[in-house]
Amino acid sequence: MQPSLTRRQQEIYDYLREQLPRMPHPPTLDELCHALGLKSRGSLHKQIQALIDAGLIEPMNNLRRGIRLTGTEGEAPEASEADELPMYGYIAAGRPIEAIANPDTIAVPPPLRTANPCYVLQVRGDSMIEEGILDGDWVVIEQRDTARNGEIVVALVRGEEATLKRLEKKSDEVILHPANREMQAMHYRPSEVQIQGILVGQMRSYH
Amino acid sequence: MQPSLTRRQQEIYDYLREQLPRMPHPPTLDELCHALGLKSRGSLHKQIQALIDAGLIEPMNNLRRGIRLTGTEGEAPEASEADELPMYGYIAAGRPIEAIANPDTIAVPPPLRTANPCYVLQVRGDSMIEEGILDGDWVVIEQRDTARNGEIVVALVRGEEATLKRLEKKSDEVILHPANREMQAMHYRPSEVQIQGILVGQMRSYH
DNA sequence: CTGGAAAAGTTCTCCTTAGGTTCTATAATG
DNA sequence: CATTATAGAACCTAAGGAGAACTTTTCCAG
Repeated sequence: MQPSLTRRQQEIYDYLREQLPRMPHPPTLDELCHALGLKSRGSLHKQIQALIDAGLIEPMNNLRRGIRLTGTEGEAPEASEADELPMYGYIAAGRPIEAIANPDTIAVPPPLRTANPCYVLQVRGDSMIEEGILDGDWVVIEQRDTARNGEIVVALVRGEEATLKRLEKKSDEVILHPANREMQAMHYRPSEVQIQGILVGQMRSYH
Repeated sequence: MQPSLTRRQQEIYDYLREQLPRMPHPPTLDELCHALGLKSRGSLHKQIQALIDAGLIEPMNNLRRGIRLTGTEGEAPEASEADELPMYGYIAAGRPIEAIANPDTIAVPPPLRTANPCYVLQVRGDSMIEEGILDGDWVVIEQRDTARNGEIVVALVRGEEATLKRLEKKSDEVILHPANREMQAMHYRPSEVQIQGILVGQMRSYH
C-alpha cells in the first residue's frame, strides 16, 4: 500500500488517533508541537502533510484547528447490551427499605455486577460517606444470604430495618460498621441479623 | 456532514444549549454579547448566523428574542448501543493522563452520562476522596472546554498535566481544588489551564 | 387607530491576530 | 549523498471582533 510511515510520522499519527477523540477541538499546530516536543511549527506541518498524502488525515485547507483523521475506522459499537436490573428503592441507615411502587429498572454495566442475580438500591443518608458512598448514589447488590467479614452488606435487622454497612461477624455477635466518624457501630446477636446481599457496584450521577 | 464548528461557534452553541432551557425567554443579542464577553452585537450575529447555517439554531427572521435551538434531539432512541463510551485511560493528580494503548469501551448507563459526547477515565490517586471519588473509580466526562465555578473538571495544565479537580475561576487566576485535606489547592494563570471536560458520572466496582 | 420613539435584529466595512503554509538552512543517520 | 528530521523566518488568510448604519418590530402616547 502506502510507502509506510516514517518513525516520526507513525508517532504523530498514533498520538492523534489517541488524543484527538477526546479533545473538544483539534489542536493547533503550535499546541501539537508542544505536546510532541517540537519547536518548529513548520517542521510539524511537513509531517502532517505526509500523513495527509498517505490518506490518514483529512486535508485541512488553511482551516484553523483543522486536523481530522480520515473516517477510515472499522466501527463496531454493538454494545454488549448493558443489562437492566430492577431498582427496588432506597436504602438508608436505620430505616427499612422504602419500596418503590413500580419497581423501575436501570441499566448496569457488566463490570459493576456479577453473574449472580443482582438488584439496585438508591442510598439515603451519609452513613457510608467515608467509603465513598454518598447520599443519592445507586448501589448494585448481589443477592446473597451469607457474607464474609469486611464485605459491605445489605443487612436486615430484626426483620425490619435494612441498612448498608460493613460486616464484622464475631463468634457471639454481629457488628455493623458505618463509615462515618459521627456514627457508631451497631452490635447485634447473630439471630437478629439477616444478610440480604453484598455490595458489588456503585454509580453516581452529577447532574 | 457539517463543516464542523469553529471554536467560538461551539462555545456559543454550548452556552445556548445549556442556558436556554432555564431562561424565561431567549436573550437578546445584546444580552448574549454581555454574557459571552463580546462588545459588538454585529459580531455575535455573524456567529449566530453560522450556527443557523449549520442547522443548529432556528432561523430567527427579525424576531425579538428569537433564538431557538432546532429540535434535533430526537436522535438515537435505541439506547442499547449508545451506552458504550470510550475508555481513554487513567487520570491522576499531578501526572499526565496515561493513555491506554487501544482505547477500550465500557458500557455506561444513560443516567450517568449526558446527551453530549462523553468518555470515561479511571481515577488514580486520592485527590478527590472527600467527594466520594476513590482510587480505581471510573469517571464519566462530558467533553467540554468551558466550565462553571464549582464544577469538577478535567483540566489540562500547561498542556502537560491532566487532573481531576473542582474548578474555581477568578478574574485573574484559576484555582483547582482537590477534595483531600492533605492536598493543597493549585493556583494558575487562566492561560495555563485548559478545560477538557466536566464530571457527569462515576462508577465503582467492588470485586 | 395612529405616528413615532425605542429596542432589537441585520448588514456592512474595516481591522487585528492567531495560526496554517511555504521556504531555506542545518544536522543527523545510515 | 539520500533520506529523515529540526529550526526558523517569511508569508498569507480565516476567525473573530469592533462599530456604524440600516431595517424591522414593539410599544406607547395622543
